[in-house]
Amino acid sequence: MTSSRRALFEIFLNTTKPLSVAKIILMLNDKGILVNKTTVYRELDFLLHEGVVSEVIINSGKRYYESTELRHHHHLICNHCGTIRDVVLQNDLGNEEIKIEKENGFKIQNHSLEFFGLCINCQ
Amino acid sequence: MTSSRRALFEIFLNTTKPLSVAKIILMLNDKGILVNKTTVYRELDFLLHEGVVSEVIINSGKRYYESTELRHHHHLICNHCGTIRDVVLQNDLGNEEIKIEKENGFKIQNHSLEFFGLCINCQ
DNA sequence: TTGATTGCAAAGACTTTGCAACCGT
DNA sequence: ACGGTTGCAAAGTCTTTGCAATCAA
Repeated sequence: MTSSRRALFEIFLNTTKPLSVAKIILMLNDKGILVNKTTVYRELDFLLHEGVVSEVIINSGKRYYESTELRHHHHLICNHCGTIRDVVLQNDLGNEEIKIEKENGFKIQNHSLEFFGLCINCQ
Repeated sequence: MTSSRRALFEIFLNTTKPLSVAKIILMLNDKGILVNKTTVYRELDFLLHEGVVSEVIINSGKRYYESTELRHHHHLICNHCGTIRDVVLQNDLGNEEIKIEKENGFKIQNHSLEFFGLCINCQ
């Protein structure tokens, strides 16, 4: 457990927003921790495999990371200012998934759902 | 309307699967049309803005393109072999979207939903 | 001491851009 | 002839890899 790993952990514990690699590096720098981007990529790999963080890929294929500790949720992404906000579905596609599994013989392991549109400030 | 554009149109008319740029180039080559990848990127840009195709971004940020003529649908993506299959939801999140708009003051314009898991062959 | 972790530089995959040549109308 | 379209090479962005140096336990 090195200092960068500890710091990364902390960041994910205290942030609910999906973070890009560039943003993570900035946040580490703000904490006085100077890390190479390679290290961040490797740490993220590690945390992904450990199941500590999950990858979210939004519009145009940009990758973001967020803690898996967060309640299962989806994202509202503003097409204008790019802000990402969490949203929790009442009935999280459970019924749909059962139906899909039956009808397609496909075993669903997870899903990704994002809503795009205009946030309250950009409408 | 040049021959490459015509050929690209045809490809999207006759394919229901999301296609990667590399795959599109191969398909064009099979038709005897040799195009530079730059041209394909530019044509896709054009078709995106015309609303003829839409971009789908799946696992790991890879970009795929498909005709917008297809009925609104989502994708089943096999975590093992990578195969992508279309799926249509009975009630396409309409109710959820209304609820989200009310509760968050967010104006939804579109959404993207993919299910990841194991296809019938890979289970 | 030992294996895991790090930085750096280089390589890779994919996408975009500048520019001169080319094509369709 | 004209504007849009093309190919090529180069540049850009983001991510991964090899290797030697370093660190934590």
